[in-house]
Amino acid sequence: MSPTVRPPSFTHKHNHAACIADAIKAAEQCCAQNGTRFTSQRRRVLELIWQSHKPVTAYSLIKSLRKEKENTEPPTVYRALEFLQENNLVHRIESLNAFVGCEHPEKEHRSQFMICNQCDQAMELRNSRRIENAISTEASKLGFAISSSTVEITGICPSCQ
Amino acid sequence: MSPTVRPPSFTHKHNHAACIADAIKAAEQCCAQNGTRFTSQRRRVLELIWQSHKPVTAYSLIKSLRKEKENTEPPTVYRALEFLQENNLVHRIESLNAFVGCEHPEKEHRSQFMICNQCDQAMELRNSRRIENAISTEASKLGFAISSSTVEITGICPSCQ
DNA sequence: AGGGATATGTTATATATTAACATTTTACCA
DNA sequence: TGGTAAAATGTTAATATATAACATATCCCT
Ligand SMILES: [Zn+2]
Ligand SMILES: [Zn+2]
Ligand SMILES: [Zn+2]
Ligand SMILES: [Zn+2]
Repeated sequence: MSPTVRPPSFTHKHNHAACIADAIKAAEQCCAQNGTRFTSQRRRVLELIWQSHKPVTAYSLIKSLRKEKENTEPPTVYRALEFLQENNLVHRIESLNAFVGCEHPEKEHRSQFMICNQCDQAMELRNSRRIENAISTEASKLGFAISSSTVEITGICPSCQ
Repeated sequence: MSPTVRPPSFTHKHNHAACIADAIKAAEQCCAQNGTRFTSQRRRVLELIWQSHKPVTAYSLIKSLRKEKENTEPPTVYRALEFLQENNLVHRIESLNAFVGCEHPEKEHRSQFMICNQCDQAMELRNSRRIENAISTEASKLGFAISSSTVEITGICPSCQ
């Protein structure tokens, strides 16, 4: 069964509770399939990341967690983030030193982001073969063998214009 | 007069002294044209960045400068880097928190980098209209107004294969 | 239940960046 | 040519981001 079709994340008014619920359910499924453990800490960090579509820094996660449990130290969050990244559940936004939930975590994939300077939301492109092909073509012209890519576009999103 | 045609920077053996000399000369011209001051500190930082095609961190620059002058503090380097960035003489590699000399500083431009995991060199693509067009097309399809872009590809460069 | 692998706790440190204010140097003009 | 405002640099301190190293707890399998 394919996931519910939902408006793109830049649509400011949408049923965001459904975004969160879907993300958590998808994470459970991914981890079950990968044979990795979706512990309560990892779940909590993922939930916090999904509170919005704005990338959040590791330290803002630490602050949030400290409201629930004092003495939350950096490694707690960084380990959870490492796990979530390895399991394709979150992406790191390099230009912000921040993290955002993956909007289609079904399998490993390259990602491209559009990040709004106004509302701070990051939208992950779905199936942007156009950009991936352009990069692949350019790389093969040069004889460069790609292993990963970072594509982060900033500007103003449609809802903010 | 157009600049000398030189092998791409990933070619491991090339006359790198010429890279440095060209970069400094271009910087002088850019600053003269912009009416900005290419002071000795800024020149020294740019020279250090151009010691190789590997992006260098701010702290490695501080360490280098301290060999020449003790008490070199972070703001010294960060200010020079800020100036060099504003004048399109260096680029920041977001995924590395590091800086690399711009290979075609003639005018403001978007940049795309291929970064080798083996030799650590970063090559700036010249005139990659293909990638820029793909990004522009994708953005306009979504109604997103671009203000800047970060494209950083990692992998293995031709010389390292 | 035993024992290795995995996850978490804890302390400390490394790395990266910026704020704020003091002093010096430069460019420009009266 | 001296005066002066802007720009650049010096200096101290704080903040932000990330990892190392080792201890303890928990889980999974037999
Ligand atoms: Zn949502
Ligand atoms: Zn927006
Ligand atoms: Zn060179
Ligand atoms: Zn290489």
